[in-house]
Amino acid sequence: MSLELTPVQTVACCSPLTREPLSAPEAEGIAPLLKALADPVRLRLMSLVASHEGGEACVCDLNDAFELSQPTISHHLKLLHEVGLLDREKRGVWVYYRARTEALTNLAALIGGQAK
Amino acid sequence: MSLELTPVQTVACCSPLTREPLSAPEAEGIAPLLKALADPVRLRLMSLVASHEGGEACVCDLNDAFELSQPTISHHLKLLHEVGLLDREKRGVWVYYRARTEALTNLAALIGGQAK
DNA sequence: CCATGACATAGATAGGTGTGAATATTTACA
DNA sequence: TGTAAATATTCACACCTATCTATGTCATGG
Repeated sequence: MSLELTPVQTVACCSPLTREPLSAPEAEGIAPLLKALADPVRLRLMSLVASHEGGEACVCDLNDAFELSQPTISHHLKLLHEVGLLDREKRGVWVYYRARTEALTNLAALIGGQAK
Repeated sequence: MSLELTPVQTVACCSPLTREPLSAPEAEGIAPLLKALADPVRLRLMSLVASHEGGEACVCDLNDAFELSQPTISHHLKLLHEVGLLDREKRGVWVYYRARTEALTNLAALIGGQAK
């Protein structure tokens, strides 16, 4: 087991941006999360998965929503999975991605949160 | 007056990510905002400015917080200003940046918001 | 009017990123 | 076993970006 934290694990432990200056290590832990979201395709992917019924969607559904090659979608999904924004589950031939809503909630609290 | 909206103007008009799928134009409007935040230096700059007394800070203060050249900091500040996250005001020789907290609030609502 | 200090801009460069084509892997099923 | 379908991986490439150095602009004080 590694001591490395995924960005999603890092984000939960900081007071909001506007409360006190973010330390350099904190900032470097959080930036990858924002980077993962900071792409139109990945934003839509997150939104598609999160708003999909059951909170999950299979790759086949997602591919159809874009005019991009299947490997490109797969690449973006992998990125979102690696930072901890999407969970992955293989069921038969299909792979289902599920949004980690508590990760989004934590991130939102960090960006716009008022309280400690 | 242009019809182009800054990312900050775009973000205020969408329901949360998890509520319904983001449209492609919406996603392309919002991504630049996240991109602007998705850098450790800019995250710390935003945090420094937002948490500074009076909600503003002059560039001289900010430069000292990093081991980066002054032009590099200036570059990052410009980026944050262009997307609408920072306001800029010149007073004498000094330039003061001020965080647009309502922009952060809107962005947070979009990412982690539960309600419409 | 000139020198100095605060900040911005321009140009250059190394490294990162989004994309597609080709290919591999894995599962289901005949 | 072998074929087809769903998804991932590899490789290559054009474009973007974070940074620095050098230089420019602008306001202040002598």
